Amino acid sequence: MQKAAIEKNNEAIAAQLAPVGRETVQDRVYSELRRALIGGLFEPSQVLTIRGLADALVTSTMPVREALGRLITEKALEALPNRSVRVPPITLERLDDLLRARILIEGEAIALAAARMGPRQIATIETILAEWDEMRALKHKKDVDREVTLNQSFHFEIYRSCGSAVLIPMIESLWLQSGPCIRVAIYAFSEAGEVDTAQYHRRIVTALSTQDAQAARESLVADISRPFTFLRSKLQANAAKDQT
Amino acid sequence: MQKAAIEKNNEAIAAQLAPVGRETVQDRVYSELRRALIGGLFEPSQVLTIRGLADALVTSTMPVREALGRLITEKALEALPNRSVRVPPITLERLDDLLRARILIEGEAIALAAARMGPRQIATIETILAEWDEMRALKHKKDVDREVTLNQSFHFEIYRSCGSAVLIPMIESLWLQSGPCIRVAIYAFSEAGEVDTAQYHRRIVTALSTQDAQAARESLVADISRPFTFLRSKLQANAAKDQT
DNA sequence: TCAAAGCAAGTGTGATCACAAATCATAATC
DNA sequence: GATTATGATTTGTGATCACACTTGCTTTGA
Repeated sequence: MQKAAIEKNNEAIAAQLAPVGRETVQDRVYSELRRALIGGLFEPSQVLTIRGLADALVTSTMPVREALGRLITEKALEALPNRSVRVPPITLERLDDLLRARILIEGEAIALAAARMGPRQIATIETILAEWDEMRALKHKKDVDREVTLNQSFHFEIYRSCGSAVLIPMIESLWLQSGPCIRVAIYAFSEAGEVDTAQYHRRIVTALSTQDAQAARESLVADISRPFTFLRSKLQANAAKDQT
Repeated sequence: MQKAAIEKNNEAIAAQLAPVGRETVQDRVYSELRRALIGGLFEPSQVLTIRGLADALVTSTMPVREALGRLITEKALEALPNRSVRVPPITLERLDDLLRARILIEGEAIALAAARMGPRQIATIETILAEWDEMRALKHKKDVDREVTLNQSFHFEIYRSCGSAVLIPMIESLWLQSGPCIRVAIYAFSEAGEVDTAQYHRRIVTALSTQDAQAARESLVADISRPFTFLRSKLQANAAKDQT
């Protein structure tokens, strides 16, 4: 009876090997659409068709329709009464609504994270900050995609530290919903001669490294409010112009 | 050219007729599963199969699998690495996590609602309260299903008044996630000689009718915390018993 | 000339089939 | 007699098809 020995051997093997996992086509479609949505690759009010996306992603309609259904339930997309689906349009009310929810939930998440982030996590977000600075140093080529990605990594590295399996998916849903709006804001920033976004992130980092939950929350609120208030004023200006 | 007359006639018809709308099988399956989940008809850790549900609901597998996918993305169900799906098990961490999120978000929603509920809405929730009392009056037959439904109506009538299209779906997701737990708690209440649940609701109503947002929030927190803390202590007792 | 009817292409939804992976029960082996 | 191997059944996944509804365009009739 060498059961114990075999068991131990198996454990040794398990320690060496990473679980391979399986990724369905539907999962890939879903992640791809998510990425596009958060990155703002789709415009607000744009309608999406199952077959069109299936062609673009080179699969059949089946994985696409299931991914679309999932995105609709998280309000990342909108099902019209005609049964067609579109990315939700931007309205003033929706903008305010989203910002309020984000302040509430992401604020809570960062306050929780402030007490739980160790030097390891702090180092990680500092690395992301450094990458950001590096990118800005050679500013001749402004890479909006990379900017969005880094911003996302920075925030979610923090949120992951909050230790709440319930809050994080909600934050993801909020990002999904505000993604299309934010992209518009970022472009507007670019052409309006943007101020230094990184300074907000630096303030967050210093607050977190001193475990100052209150300061972290306030810095975060300032950070995420900026594009919303910017977009808000721009929207109001457009509305006023349309009325004339 | 009788265009104006025709137009007017069409408007008259439209005023009489209600839009019929269309409901897909998938939608019905989804609502049905939602109802079952919130009502706690499924036990925590129970695994669900597509074909099994399709048979139970007398449809094909197609609408069921899409509905399951949607429920998985809102964390109402859990996809195991084996690709089977189950209703998430109860753990202490998850319980605390859910309660914290519910206090945060539902608290905010009721605070917003406090400023926005008119006499009309107040009357509606008072009606629900009256129904509750009436049900308790003939207490020989305790109808847990009806209790759950009334509780849900009471809370969501309030949340609907908060005027946030972003917060409400999040609250629904939270109810979906805590539904299976709550049912366990309600059964436990029943057999432990429950205290009057309605008193918490009465306090909420009085706070709302005086537009006292702070009091409303506190009463709500007390209301939703009760089953969680109860279940929490019960779970800890079980864990201690299992360890011996 | 213009509006309304009719036709055609496109789209979502549900059913069915094929296939691969997982699970379970039975049999074979040490 | 316990453990491993093998086979059958079940299950999820993706593809394809049929049907109904929508949409946009063309044609027809006044």
